[in-house]
Amino acid sequence: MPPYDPSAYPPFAVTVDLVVLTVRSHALCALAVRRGEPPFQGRWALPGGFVQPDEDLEQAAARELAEETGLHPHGGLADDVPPDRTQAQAQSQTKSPSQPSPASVPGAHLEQLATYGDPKRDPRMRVVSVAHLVLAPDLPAPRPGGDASSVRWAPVEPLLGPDGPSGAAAGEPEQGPLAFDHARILADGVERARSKIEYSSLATAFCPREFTVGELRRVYEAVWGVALDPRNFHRKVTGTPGFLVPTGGTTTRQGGRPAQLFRAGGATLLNPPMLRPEV
Amino acid sequence: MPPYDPSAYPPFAVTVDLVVLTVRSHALCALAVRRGEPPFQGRWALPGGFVQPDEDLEQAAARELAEETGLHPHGGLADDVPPDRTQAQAQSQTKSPSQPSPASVPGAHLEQLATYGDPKRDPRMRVVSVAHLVLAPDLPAPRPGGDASSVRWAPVEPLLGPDGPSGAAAGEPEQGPLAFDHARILADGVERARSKIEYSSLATAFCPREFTVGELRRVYEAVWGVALDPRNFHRKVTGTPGFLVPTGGTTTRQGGRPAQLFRAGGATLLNPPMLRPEV
DNA sequence: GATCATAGTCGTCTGCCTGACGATAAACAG
DNA sequence: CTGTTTATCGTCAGGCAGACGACTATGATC
Repeated sequence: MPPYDPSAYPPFAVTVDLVVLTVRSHALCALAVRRGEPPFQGRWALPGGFVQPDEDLEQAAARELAEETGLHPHGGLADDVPPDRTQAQAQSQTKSPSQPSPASVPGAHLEQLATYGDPKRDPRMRVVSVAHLVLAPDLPAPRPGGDASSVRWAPVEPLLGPDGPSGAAAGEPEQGPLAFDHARILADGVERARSKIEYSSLATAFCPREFTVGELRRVYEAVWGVALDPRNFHRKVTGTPGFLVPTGGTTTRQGGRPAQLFRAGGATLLNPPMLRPEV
Repeated sequence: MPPYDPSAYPPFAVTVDLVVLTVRSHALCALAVRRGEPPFQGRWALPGGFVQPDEDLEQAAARELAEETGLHPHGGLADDVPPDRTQAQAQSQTKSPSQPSPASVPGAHLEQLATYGDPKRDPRMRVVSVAHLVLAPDLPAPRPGGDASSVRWAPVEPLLGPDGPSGAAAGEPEQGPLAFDHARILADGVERARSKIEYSSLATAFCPREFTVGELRRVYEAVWGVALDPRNFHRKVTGTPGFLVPTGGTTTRQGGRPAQLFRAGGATLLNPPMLRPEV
């Protein structure tokens, strides 16, 4: 480490950007805000903002999340599994609590994603952005808080396409791709989520506190974009110790035969992981 | 994103820290430098330094790596697998090239690990450090380059223990645990490496260009700290398409019967992953 | 109320993969 | 030549996943 003069280090701005994912009506959706000012005025972007001088990166992410969605982080820290395993394979039920520890928003999951620091990623100045990933259950409509002129849940598929968000209702102005390098960040976040639900129990973060096996299956189907066999899925999730705990109740909100209700169990890692079907 | 006054953002210093891992004499070792000045003067630390105003984060990491070890990054970009999968499970042979793309040092692997930004992590000023992970073959002794007063390969086990590095030769002054939050960063890097060799072919980054199945097995054994069955290991790695390509040559450098030499194949993800034995 | 459609849940069967471990092969040291 | 070391091939049993049949319990429809 170079000997350094505290007054001579190159100054950077540090921000947090959020990839907030949820599953609504069978589709994986991300929270997007419309930029009210240049650069990229009028374009959709990921929510985010500056890290304050006295706050940790994760605190900053939680604060921005609260500002955008009204979700308030509170307690309930959970051990994380080491980042970077697009697809890894669970070993034990609980691994060492390493990695920048994730915080817990009521029913949501927050973890650091990656950091983006291309010198030209923001035309105004040198900005290094620490992206965070949030997995949340289907929330009521986001309230445009803070400074975003509008906020929406956008299906990720069109957002990831090279042509920008095309999910706008007819007549709504189309804004082109996401601002800055946010398409890249979103893609990384989505890929992280897709791989992480394979070997962890994180898919439950997309579900309400009590949910059925079928609802959990629909989460997997939406995130992976595939159809899963209900019978094999049922066998798998109910047979993995610690994944689900029955609450005793049943529900019929999905129609058909009443289904058992479950809550997320204590296990964070799924030993034989869920297998994502080929292609 | 808050409307922001470019002259009023909170200023940060941004650094890169490196977790450089290798396998030497059956042990997983990390590169450590001794700090020549306060704070933590005389203590061991991870190599690192400031990101320059015009360079990307990965460039900065590669530059620091070159300064510390003489390894010069050059070409050969490889697709990465999404970070954050302490243990995930490989699906396809090649996934979408997402994530901050890793660069390739001759025979070494570089990827972003995580970012550490606790306001108090550096007593002097607000420093956000983007840690990177490097996996390298057993290198010749590191040459103390740059400004470190000394550099060494330290076995990670003692470094991770709560008592600091105790691998010092008898009589050598003991320096206590790693400086700053580097023990945490190292632990995260080691865990990342341990999990990543499960589902990717990255273990070959610890091997010379040509290696035997036995040498590769010893890498797994050193990184995981377990003994593996040579017969099952051989069946597994030779049976995974794209993992290893025979060069035709053989060697007897390990003693015993001559072993076939292999080079790393094109596959980056191992579909049925290598299984880390229980505990 | 009978019938249909929709979901949920339990089982069976087969193939693949892994862990355990026997056996053989090819070098080197004495 | 014998013992030691490492590599490599084979066998066998158990576990798990994919494919799919069958049955159950609701609400909707006629």
